[in-house]
Amino acid sequence: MELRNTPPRTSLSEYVLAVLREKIATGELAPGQHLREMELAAGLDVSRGPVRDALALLESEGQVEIKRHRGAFVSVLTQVDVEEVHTFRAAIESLAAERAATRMTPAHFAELDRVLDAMKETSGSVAPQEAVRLDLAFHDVLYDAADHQRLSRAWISIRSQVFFFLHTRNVNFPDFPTVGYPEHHDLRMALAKGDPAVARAAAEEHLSGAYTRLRQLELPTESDRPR
Amino acid sequence: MELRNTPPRTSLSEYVLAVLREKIATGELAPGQHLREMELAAGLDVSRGPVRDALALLESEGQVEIKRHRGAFVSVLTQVDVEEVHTFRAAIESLAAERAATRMTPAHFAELDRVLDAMKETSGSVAPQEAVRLDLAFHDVLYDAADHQRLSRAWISIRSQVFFFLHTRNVNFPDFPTVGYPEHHDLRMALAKGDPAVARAAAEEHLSGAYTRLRQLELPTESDRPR
DNA sequence: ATCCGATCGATTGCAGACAATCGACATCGC
DNA sequence: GCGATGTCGATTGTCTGCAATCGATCGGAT
Repeated sequence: MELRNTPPRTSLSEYVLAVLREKIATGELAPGQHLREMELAAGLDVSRGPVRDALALLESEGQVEIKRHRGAFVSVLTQVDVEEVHTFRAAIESLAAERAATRMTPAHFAELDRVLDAMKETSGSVAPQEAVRLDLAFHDVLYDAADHQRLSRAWISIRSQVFFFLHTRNVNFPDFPTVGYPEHHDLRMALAKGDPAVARAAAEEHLSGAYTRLRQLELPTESDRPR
Repeated sequence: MELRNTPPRTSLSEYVLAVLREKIATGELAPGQHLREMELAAGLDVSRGPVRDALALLESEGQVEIKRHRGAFVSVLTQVDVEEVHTFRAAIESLAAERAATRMTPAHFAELDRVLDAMKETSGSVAPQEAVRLDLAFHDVLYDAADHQRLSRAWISIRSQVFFFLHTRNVNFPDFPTVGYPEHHDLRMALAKGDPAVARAAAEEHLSGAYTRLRQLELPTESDRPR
């Protein structure tokens, strides 16, 4: 029962949402775990209201499953989910790349290059978390440049799951830092051409590579899903 | 303060959500209108809680905009939104068609044909609402056959807006009933071929036609958006 | 007359209490 | 022994009250 050091410039719901997203993405809240509203509320020193709001949003993103009168459970992600997330992401990110190709501003390119430099420097030795953060930061810029609210929303809705998959993979196969830079660099150069078709193709290529690596993961099968 | 005739077999939140979706889609709640929690709660004879839940979800779908301490406002859809919804829908529905091509069951085809028959029969004279309902019902089957949770969620998140656009257009240009049947019939035949590439192409063709018709709509411009 | 600031009302954000519902366990009947 | 059934505890669904915050309005100064 201590004061939060961050005076809520933002609503408590968003605060709770951010914390839960983080804890689920890093696995601190394990898949299948039962999330009790009162426990969470007590732990974060808020009431159940904001916690409920956050959980409801997480459910709409598929991060948790809410069963009536039973509570929220962290979604158990299976090989099927890897495939779903990948195909879905390919669909929306192709479009994002297409649009970004003709909408990228100098500021966007500067930000991309900043991220790329960081990838290059940390190549070889970097905490998995940080590598994933850079990866996602790159794609965040892409969606921002696409200037498409619904696309951005869709990206946000799978972003944490992409984080989870990449993170899990990097922990098990720490080769990402070496392949991360060149692949993203290629995509950046394609975007610079300003041709939607070229950008789309590059995005599809990039995601295809990422998916190939992700398939190495050993995840629960569909039958392990809690009923 | 009278009893609801529907005993809540489902949670009140979902009940409120369904009602609000309907009222927004049909325009009973006008774009830009200020939605006060207490008013809605009183009107639906529930407390503010479920109303809050429903509004939060609608915001995540872009149906309403929530401003801190000011309340929820029905989103003002502009020409930009027509374009966003169209491009987004094209992205996800192409994927849905691709997947459905190899996953359609006899039951799915039967359902499609049922909808198509209804379209054929009502051709020429039918209430705009009903025409749109059939249109969406057709695509609902498509997403169901695609068997992809995240795709379905994405579809649901823009479904009401598609409804709104189609409905508005049909009221102004009542030619849909005549073009609706053949276009959907084409798509159905393409799906029957069982080839993902063919199905994707047909879906893109279909959506392209729909977008062309939608562009005739006169909608508010971006500058009319409430600040 | 216009611009700026303080006050006020309206509305939401959050908290806590009560009631409905679900699953688990024990008990009963076969 | 096994299955069905009733009861109970735990947890969420819903409701109401209070306080924080925002925008509007009014008043004053320039």
